[in-house]
Amino acid sequence: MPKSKFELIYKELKQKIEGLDYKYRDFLPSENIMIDMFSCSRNTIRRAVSMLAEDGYVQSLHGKGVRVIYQPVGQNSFTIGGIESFKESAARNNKTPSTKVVQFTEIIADQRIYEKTGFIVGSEVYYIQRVRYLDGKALIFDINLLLKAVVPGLTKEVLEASIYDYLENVLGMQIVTSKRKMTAERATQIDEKYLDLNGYNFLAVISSQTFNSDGIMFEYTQSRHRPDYFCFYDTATRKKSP
Amino acid sequence: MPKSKFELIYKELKQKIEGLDYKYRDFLPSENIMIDMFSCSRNTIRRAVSMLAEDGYVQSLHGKGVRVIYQPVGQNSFTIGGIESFKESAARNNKTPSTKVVQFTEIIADQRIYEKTGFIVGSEVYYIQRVRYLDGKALIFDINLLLKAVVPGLTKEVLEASIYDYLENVLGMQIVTSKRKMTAERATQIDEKYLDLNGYNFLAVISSQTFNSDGIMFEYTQSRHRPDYFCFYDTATRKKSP
DNA sequence: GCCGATTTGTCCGTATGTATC
DNA sequence: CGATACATACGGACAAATCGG
Repeated sequence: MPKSKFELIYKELKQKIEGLDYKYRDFLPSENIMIDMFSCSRNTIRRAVSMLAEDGYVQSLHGKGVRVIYQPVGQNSFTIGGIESFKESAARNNKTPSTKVVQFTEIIADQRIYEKTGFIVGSEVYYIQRVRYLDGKALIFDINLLLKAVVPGLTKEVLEASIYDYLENVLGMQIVTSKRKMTAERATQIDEKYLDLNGYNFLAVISSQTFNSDGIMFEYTQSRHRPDYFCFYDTATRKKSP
Repeated sequence: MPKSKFELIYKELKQKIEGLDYKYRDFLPSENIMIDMFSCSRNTIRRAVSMLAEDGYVQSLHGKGVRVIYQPVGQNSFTIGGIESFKESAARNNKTPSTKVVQFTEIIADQRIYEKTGFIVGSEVYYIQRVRYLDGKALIFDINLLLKAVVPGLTKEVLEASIYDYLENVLGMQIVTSKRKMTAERATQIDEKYLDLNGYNFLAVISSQTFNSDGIMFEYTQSRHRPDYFCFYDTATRKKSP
C-alpha cells in the first residue's frame, strides 16, 4: 500500500536532510528542478516542502530558494517533533517500561469537570489513574478521562498494556487531532505518594484533549512528568498579523 | 494593503468560529458552498481550512465534512502557537510590562555554546540578561544571545524596549521560523536573585532558536518563567506512519 | 537604475480517487 | 447504487522578490 506522492517526496527530502546530503544553510534544488527529479507537478513539490517547513527542517525564502535550517542534534540541541511518548522515550533509552493502574472508576461530567477537561456536562466517562515506570522508577503519573460511549468494554488489562493500541488496533479508531497544554506545577500529595520524585517538588505537566475521526473529543489526559525526564519540542512560523 | 485571499477567508472563518456562529461539533459549509460564498477556487478554500486545522479550530473528516472542535477557553492564555513577543502577550492580557537589563556584553561562541545554542563556533554574539516585569512583579528571566553581525548597533535602550520591534521596524528584518523547547527546571541562584518567585523553587523554561528571512539562526533565547504565570499551548495532527 | 532570468507565492480550473451516507 | 464531500494531483497563469549583467 504505497503512500501518496507528496508523502514520498517529503520523506525522501527529509532523509536527505537528516543524512546531510543537504546541509544546514544549503538550498534545496529549485522547484522546477525537483519537478523533473520527482516527475510531478509543482503543487506536489510545494506541499512536501511546506511540510518540511512545518517540521522546522527548511525555510522558504521568496525569490531565493528553500534553505535548510536543520542541524544534526547534539544531546542538548533541538530535535524535531512533538512530545516523545512514554513508549518512544523508553525505546530510545533502552529502558523497560511498565504501567500500574491505581484507579479505575466511572463518573459523570459536571460543570467543574467540563471546565477542566472540555467534556460536555452529563457525559459518562471512565476515570483512570496510572503510574508509569522506566526501569522500575516511577516517573510519570497519568490521569485519563475517556468518554464511555466511545470506548466501550475498557478493562484493567487494556490499561496495563496500552490504551492507544486498543483504540487503534482493536476498536479501529483513528486518532486525528490533539490539543495540548504545558505547565509546570508543584507536586501534590498524590504525586509524592506514587512517584519516585528524587527530591524534586515539582512536575512538568501536559494536559491534552484528543479528538477521534468523528471530530468528537473522547479523551482528556493529564500527564505529570518528573522534570528531568521531560522535554517538549515545537516549531513555530510567524504569521503576519492577528 | 489587503492580505491575500486565503488569509482573508481564514480570518473570517476563524472569527465566525470564535464568535460561535459555527459552534463546537458543527460542520462548516461544504467546500463547494464556500466556493460560492467567497467566490474563489477550491484550493483557496482548502488552504484556509487547513490553516484552521493546524490551529486546532477544525478537523476535516473525509466524506463527511469539516467539523468545528474549537471550544471557548478560560482566562489563562499565554500563547496559542506562533511566535509572540513579551510585549505582545502582555498587551493581549492587559498587563503593564517593563524590562530591566542586568547584563549586556559580547562573547565569542565556543564549542560549549554551540552545543547549547546552535551558534556556529567563532561567531561574535551579544550576551544579554533581562528581567521582565508584569504589573511590577518580576516574573520572567530572559537570557538572549544575538548574532552581532546580524544585529549591529544594539543598545541598552533598545533592550529595555523590545528587541523584536527593533529588528522588525528599525532593521526591517523579518522573523520567520522559531524552534522551541520546553522544560521545567529548578530555580538557580540567579533566578532567586532577580525574580519574585513567591515561594516557588522551580521555573518553566522555554529555549528557542530564531531564524531570520535569510534562513540564518541569529538568536538564541532562554526564557525562565514563574510557573503560575506560564502556559504553553499546542495542537498536533496525527501523521500516518514514520 | 533598469532589464531579464530565476525562484517562490498566490490563484484558478479540472480530473480522478475515495469515504460517507 | 448515486449523490455528496473531502483528498490527491496536474497544469497553467500571473505576481512578487531576488540577483546578476
